[in-house]
Amino acid sequence: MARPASIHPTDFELAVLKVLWQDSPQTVRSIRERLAKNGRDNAHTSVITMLNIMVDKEYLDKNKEGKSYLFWPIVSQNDVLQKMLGDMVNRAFDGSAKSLMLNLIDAEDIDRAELLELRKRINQKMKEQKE
Amino acid sequence: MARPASIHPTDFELAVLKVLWQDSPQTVRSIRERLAKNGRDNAHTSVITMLNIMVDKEYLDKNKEGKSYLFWPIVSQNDVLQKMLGDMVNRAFDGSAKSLMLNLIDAEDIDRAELLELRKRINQKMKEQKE
DNA sequence: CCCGATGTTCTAGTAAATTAGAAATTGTGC
DNA sequence: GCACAATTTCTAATTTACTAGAACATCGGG
Repeated sequence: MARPASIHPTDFELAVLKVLWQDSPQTVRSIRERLAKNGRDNAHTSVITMLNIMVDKEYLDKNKEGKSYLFWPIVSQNDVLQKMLGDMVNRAFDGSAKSLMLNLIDAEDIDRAELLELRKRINQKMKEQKE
Repeated sequence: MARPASIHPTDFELAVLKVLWQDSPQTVRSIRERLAKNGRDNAHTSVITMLNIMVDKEYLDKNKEGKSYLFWPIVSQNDVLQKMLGDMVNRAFDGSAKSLMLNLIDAEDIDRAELLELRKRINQKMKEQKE
């Protein structure tokens, strides 16, 4: 019993993944620096610990290069975000992607160009459904 | 240091809130029954513990009625979902509600009627922006 | 008035998530 | 080959989230 492990990357893990999706493989040192730039200023050893946990969870893989390790993601950004979103739709919006989006359209700042892009994609999807 | 408290309702807390948003106030007994129907079959005392934690966190309030307590939410469904979404947009999609939605349109099943509704709301929002 | 059913409070334990120091390891320049 | 600088491993502590039993309180009926 007790709290079950999260089925998604945690906050910290997502922050690491974002760094590595942008550029990989990277050393601990370099990952740490980038995390610091994003406001996560951890000790070197803390970062190593987290990275190794992420290797265990099969979010990352690593390989020794000289005396240090290089890390890279083995999950795609798209897969992870899609799963996080799908889970959110189910948990918070009872499975309705539509109601999540309506909520978002109302609440968030979205400029004209972006709205046009969204509309375009919706039209496209409607076309696909006809076939 | 160590893990910070979640800024949003946890999974369990959201499940409780959903029960109470649907109908409130409710007794522990009745909340417990509804949670069980949703696949969360906890001991009566576990439910009480969680409810009291949620009162501490100011998600709920309670009042004694006879020998038992009645609980009800003091946060609105809209506020909570909006905040959860906003946080997701920031954490996972670098602040772009658009890219979250594009992702969703591609990945999730959305039927024709829903797509029409979304398009309508987008048009409406574009109109508002002009003014 | 006391017994039983129902309800709450108190206490406590576990696993996940996060943090990081001390100790051990290892490559490199001299 | 040895100092030393960089790096990793090992260990452990802390907080949140979750779970629930044992003990205590309380209301209604006989």
